[in-house]
Formats: sequence, C-alpha cells, structure tokens
Amino acid sequence: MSGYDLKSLMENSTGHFWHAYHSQIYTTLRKLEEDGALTSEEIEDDQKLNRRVYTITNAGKAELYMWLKQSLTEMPQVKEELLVRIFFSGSRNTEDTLRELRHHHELHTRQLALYESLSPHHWQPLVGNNPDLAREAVYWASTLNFGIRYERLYLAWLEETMQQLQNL
Amino acid sequence: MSGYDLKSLMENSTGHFWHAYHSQIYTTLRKLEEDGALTSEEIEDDQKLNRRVYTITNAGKAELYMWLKQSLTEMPQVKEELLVRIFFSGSRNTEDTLRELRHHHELHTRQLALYESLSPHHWQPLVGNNPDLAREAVYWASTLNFGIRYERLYLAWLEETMQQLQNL
DNA sequence: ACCACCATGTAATGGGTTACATGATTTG
DNA sequence: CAAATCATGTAACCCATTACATGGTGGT
Repeated sequence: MSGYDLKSLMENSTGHFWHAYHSQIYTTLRKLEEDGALTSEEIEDDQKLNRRVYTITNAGKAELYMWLKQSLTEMPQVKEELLVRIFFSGSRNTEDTLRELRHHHELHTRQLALYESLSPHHWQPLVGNNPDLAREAVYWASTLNFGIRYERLYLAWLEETMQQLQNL
Repeated sequence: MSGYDLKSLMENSTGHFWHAYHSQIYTTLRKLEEDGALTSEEIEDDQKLNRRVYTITNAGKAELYMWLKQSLTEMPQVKEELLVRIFFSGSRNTEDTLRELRHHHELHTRQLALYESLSPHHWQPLVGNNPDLAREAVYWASTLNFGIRYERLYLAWLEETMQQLQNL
C-alpha cells in the first residue's frame, strides 16, 4: 500500500497503541526500500494522481518474522504526561485540577464509545469464511480489547481521583 | 538534590509513568541551570565524594507553575510494543505467543505486588502532621493508584488473551 | 470560492537511548 | 578480592515532532 493508505489504516486500527506522523511514515518507507525490505512503484492514475505503492519483499517478511521470534523480555515503559501533572498538583488550585480531569473524562468517554462501536462483530463480514483472516482477527480483537479495558480503567481512575479531590 | 538522588527518587516514585536515564538527567540539569531555572553547588564531602547539588530558583518554580496552569487538552498517545507484537502474531506459532504472554504475566504480577507494598499508609509516617505534605500525598497516592489499576488491567487482559489463544 | 480530503515529500529541531568513560566506597 | 552501589559526565545515534512546502480532486 501507499504511505497515505498506511497512515489511514494505522489511524483506525493500531492507533490506540502505536501511531506515526505522515512525515515519519514516508521517510521510513524510503529507508526500508533502500534496505531491501520493500519495493515500490509509482502508479499514475490517468488523472495524474501520483501514488507510490509499496510491497513487502521476502527479505522484509523475514525481518518481520525475526522480530517476532525474539520475544520482548522487558516491560515497556509507560510515559503518561497527565500523571506527571497530577504528581505535581499539590501546589495547584484544586478547581483547576478538577477542570482538567473532567476534560479528560470527556475525551476518554468518547474514545471508549469509539472502540465499542468497532467491536469485533462489525468486521466479521470482512473476514467472511477465510480461515487465515479469522485467525488474524483473534489477535486484532485482542488489541482492541486492551483499548476498551484501558479506557475503562482511565475513566474509573479519573472518577475516583475527582471524588478524592472534592473531599479535600 | 543531585542528579543521582533525582534518578533514585524517580525510580521509586514516578517510575511507572515517567522515567529517564542518568545521561538525560545530568545533561538536562546542566541545561536548566544555563536557563536559570536551577542553581548548583559542588559539595566536597571530606572523603572526596563530589556531588553536584541543584536547587530550584524562583524563575524555575514560576516555569513549573506556568506549565501546570495551561491544561493538557490532548489525550497522551500510548505506545505499547507488546500490542504491536500481538497485532502481527497471526503468522506466529501460537505456543511462542503464549510463552511471551506468560512471561509478561509474571512481570506484571511482580510489578503489582511492588505497588501494593508501597500502599499509601506506608508513607503515612513520613507525612506526619504536616498538612502541606498530607495534601501532596493525596496526589502521589492517586498516581500510585493508577499504577495498581494499570497492572490489574494488564493481568486481566493477558489472562483473557491467553484463554482465547488456547481455544484456537 | 472555499473547504475537506487525497497525496507526497523535506528540513530543522528536540527528545531519548545506548555506549563510552572514570573512579571512589561499602559490603560480603 | 569481587561485586554492588555511589557518583558523574560525554558522544553518537536514532527516533519523533513540528513546520515548511506543494498541488490535485470533489463537493457545497
């Protein structure tokens, strides 16, 4: 697919656990082509809409499988800016902190609704009776499930924290 | 405090939502001193143990308060490598995936136990009857609480995912 | 006409990681 | 005497973000 396609696909699939800006995607695709992991061809679409479409090579697939083969042994380190802000909020006006938390409560409520609307049975028709896709779908569903659980955790934590601040 | 102190403090306080390597800490402290947010003095400890101890300036405090004043309006974007791996695990041997998940289950079990052992009433004695510290402690407890909830979510998700993979 | 979306790139900067580098003190 | 911990730094590199930059298509 093209850089643009990849960007769109990422936005509504891996977006909640891995994202990239278009600038990074285009430069990385070029670099991967240099390394031999991808090939590309420019497609001229009659009406001069130029798209550069990439295809993974066998070497590229081999690299992916290699990456999967060696397990991740460390716990990924979290970076949550909102928690840093809460950590230093002792010197802050409580009402300001509450306003910020309420705003994030709204954001995460919307995010949860979005994930729930993407629930597995929605893409069931796409999978159809292809057993390979059905197998992959289990893994995709698992990552979506993480997203749903994460949003629920976030909302529960926000609610508990707001409650505690109101009791100060 | 010194760079070394900061590093140790971060490891057992903000570690689960913000971390930094010593190389970054030392260079950033120097940069903040240049910017006038910190001052430092070298302390020679009789036995020639040189420590460079930093103190925040009023300008530095003002910067911190400014940063707190302007709310975070965007949702911080998550980057979870394990989820990327799961997303691409359709082509993988199920047993390999399960082994990796089991390993992470162990890691997160240990992490949860650690957080639970740090539970707020443990640092109650430190706070004593200082009302300023008591106020701050509410915020610190809130971030620790997030950590505990996060580890529980992670474990529940791992268990559900392992169950589903075993049913394949 | 303007806006949203399709489509692609480069450049500058900033942030973060790994590796290189050193040396003292304390504990088993 | 070896290992862990205290203590500090630099350099190279890589990854990621923001800003700069361009131009076509389709709908209201």
